[in-house]
Amino acid sequence: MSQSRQRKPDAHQARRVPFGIRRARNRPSGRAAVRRPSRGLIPCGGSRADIFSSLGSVSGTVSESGTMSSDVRVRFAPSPTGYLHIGGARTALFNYLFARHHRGTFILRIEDTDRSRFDKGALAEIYESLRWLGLDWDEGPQAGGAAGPYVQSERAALYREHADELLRSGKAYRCFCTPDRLDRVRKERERAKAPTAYDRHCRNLPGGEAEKLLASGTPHVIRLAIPDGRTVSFDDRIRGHIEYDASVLDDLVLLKSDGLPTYHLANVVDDHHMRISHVFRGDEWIASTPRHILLYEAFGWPPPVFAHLPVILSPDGGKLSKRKGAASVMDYKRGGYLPEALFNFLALLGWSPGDDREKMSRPEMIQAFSLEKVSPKASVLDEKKLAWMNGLYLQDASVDSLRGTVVQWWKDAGVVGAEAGADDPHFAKVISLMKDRSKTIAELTENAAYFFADPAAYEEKAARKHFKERAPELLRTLARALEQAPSFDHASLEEIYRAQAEEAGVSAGKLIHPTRLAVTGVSFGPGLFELLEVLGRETVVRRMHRAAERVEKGKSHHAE
RNA sequence: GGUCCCGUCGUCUAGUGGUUAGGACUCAAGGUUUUCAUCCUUGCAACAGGAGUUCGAUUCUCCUCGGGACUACCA
Repeated sequence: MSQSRQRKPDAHQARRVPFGIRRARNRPSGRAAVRRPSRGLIPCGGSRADIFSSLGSVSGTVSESGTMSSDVRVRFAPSPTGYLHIGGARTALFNYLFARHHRGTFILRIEDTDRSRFDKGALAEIYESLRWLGLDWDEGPQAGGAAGPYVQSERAALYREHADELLRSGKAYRCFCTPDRLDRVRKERERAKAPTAYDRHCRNLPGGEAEKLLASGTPHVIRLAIPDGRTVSFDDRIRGHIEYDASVLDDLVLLKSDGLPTYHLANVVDDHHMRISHVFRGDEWIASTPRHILLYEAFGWPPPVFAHLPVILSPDGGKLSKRKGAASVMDYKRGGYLPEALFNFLALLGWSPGDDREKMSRPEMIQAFSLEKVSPKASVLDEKKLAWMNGLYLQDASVDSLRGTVVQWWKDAGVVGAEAGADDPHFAKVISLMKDRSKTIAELTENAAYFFADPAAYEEKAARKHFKERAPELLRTLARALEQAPSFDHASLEEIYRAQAEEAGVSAGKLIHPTRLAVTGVSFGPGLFELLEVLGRETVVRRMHRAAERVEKGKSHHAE
């Protein structure tokens, strides 16, 4: 019995291993463990990497107090074809956490080799999203760095050189097949229910034919010649050993006929030259990884460590899409979530610190982050839980840190004028009153409307309960008392109400509820006396008289 | 069709051969509060199925089922 109680701390201790060592997942690999010194994971060599040699090789293990930087270099490599998807953001986040944990380098690289799908707005949104989440990159566009440029369209010559190199060594070949023929072959294979891989038609063109076609300017691509009779395997850091039979791999296109590289070539070349040590990317890349490994082999480069992250699903189990609600980082910003909360929530989607902690500061997450605790399983984004966590952050946030954002929301909602200043002390009071009882800034904005405009209607159910026929008289009596109150702070107001209640021989609630409804139109909200104080005497008295009139005119049961 | 990945409460997860399978969100009930929210207490709720290995499987192996990815001169 005591045995099992003691297991937990022990297990926890055992998890604190240097980053370069991990146990294997329980995949059908027959391998007991994947243990490699960190240094072996770092791609090195290759002429272009020489400029980095001054960095030398330092230990990848970071001591708790150490400030030593490591050889860990990771990158987030989005394609600027659309908004930054929340799943992509999570991938970026894990890269970031890993880099910071190991005091390594977090790189941003833009993969814009598909000219037809390039979208300038998308690129701007990616930067904005990353910055908003606080995922600052050490190298990349807008940040610079020795391995630049970090935009692939600016590196076209480099890819061509490397494609040529492979051509010369016979590891790649020119393919003159027309899209038409490719299509035809594929369809035939589909019909025959055979693998749809490219049939390698151009791999062994009869002598001289390739040269002839080339000389005549026939459009062509460059394909990697996948070797026969091989198995290709790699040890995915979160999935364990994965093995492919090379015969199922097709001769992938390296260089397109427009002279630009495909993802595969650009990715491998850049990861090598940028000395990327660990590649964390979405799991849709798993099937391409063996081809990438073969490409590294063809170049004679050691591959980086791979870890494929699971996807984030919508509550219905499908892909998260705009159609179903929020899918991009900016959607969540527009939804009124705090970046710190989203960061925390996203970190916990697919990763856990191994204990029960949920709300964690960024340094805590960085400290605790480890690949071993990353789950291979796709996860569903539960907005209810996100809202809960956001509420926690809203409570803990200072009014000062919130006021800029919140006041902007109010302006956008039209509840305050565009000329309003965020430093208005009145705004600060409203925020401090409302932030603890709101889950999002959107909700805070909605619930704070009565601070800026008299209620247009009274909550029906509450009106039936609190606006009985004696209400007008009651409200006017209270209004008079408030008019004469020597001071309009919440403590004095409470005294007045308690005294009035005692005088009338009723519970304070009998006065409080009608007052709240009269001044806000709703039956819930902050403590009444703090509320009245912030609203101010004039507003309160006016609204109470107004409510009294409305009750008399029988308009009180207008639904809101 | 082929190849690969994944499978613990509704959801996020802990768990690495022996646990009353733990926590969190949601939901429900109660308590605190002038209301709401917070907070506190309690409750509902899971190892996809089947074989095998083992004294013993949530945990290891295999199969089935279910979900997903890839199978572009897109990433």
